[in-house]
Amino acid sequence: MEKQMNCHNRKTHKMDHYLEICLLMILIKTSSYGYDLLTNLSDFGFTKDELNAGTLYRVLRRMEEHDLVSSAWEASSQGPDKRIYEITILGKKELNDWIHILKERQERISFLINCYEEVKKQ
Amino acid sequence: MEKQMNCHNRKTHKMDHYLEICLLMILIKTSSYGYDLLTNLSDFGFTKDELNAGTLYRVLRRMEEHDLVSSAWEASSQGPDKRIYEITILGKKELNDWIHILKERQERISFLINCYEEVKKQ
DNA sequence: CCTCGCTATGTGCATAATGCATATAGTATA
DNA sequence: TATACTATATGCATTATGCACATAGCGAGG
Repeated sequence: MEKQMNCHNRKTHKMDHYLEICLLMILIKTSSYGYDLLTNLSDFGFTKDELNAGTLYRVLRRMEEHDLVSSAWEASSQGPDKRIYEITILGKKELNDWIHILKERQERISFLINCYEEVKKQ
Repeated sequence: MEKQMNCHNRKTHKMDHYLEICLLMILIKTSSYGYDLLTNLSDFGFTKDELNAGTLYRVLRRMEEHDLVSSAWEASSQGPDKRIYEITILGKKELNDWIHILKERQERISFLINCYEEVKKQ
């Protein structure tokens, strides 16, 4: 019973660095901050329960460590200050590299799906 | 320098449970064993350095724990015995579920790539 | 004034998937 | 008897991610 539940939960949309890639994609268009990015991510298929604020903030910090983004505090008249993230040159290069990986992922997935359709025919 | 190297290495094709899905796909066609599956996986885009035998065997055992496959030893006249894996009913159901996830992954990837092309235009 | 809710960022701990190195062992062949 | 190939497996570390919780500013309403 419990095993079944776990089995079901294990089927996620998880793809290596997917969140990071989405963030780079948003940030290449415009600079933004964590709390705002949380809402923008729904465009990329993130449901509310799929997205965790803690994870998001940690991913952003990791990206900054790797010099993919840079951040600066922005004072706010109403509410707490915001850490604004801006994509770097390296970040743009990184996104470009990821796009190539994504295209290969896409081919692999297509191959799998076609394979499955073939099997189903018989 | 070292950081750069890590950065580059992090860009993998890794997708959650991709190996498991490929194995289910092979095994739904025909039963097989670890060492043989190692070679068959090249069809699914696994390069030699991308595929690790230890990982493969461990994934197979995990799949058996979850009742997605069942195994039986087959004596060999030449070379060591083989553990033959066969897909189960639950395994077939699992593969079917994964296919749905893959289709959603595909849509998400397409969305990202289109997004990127749009940005590039400007 | 004080609490509640929203905005905003962050940490601690655990788990799950995977990689790398290594161990073990049977068989064939040179 | 040494080497190469077949075949399966474990130990340890790393990495990504999830869940729960902590912190703190600010505004509205009682």
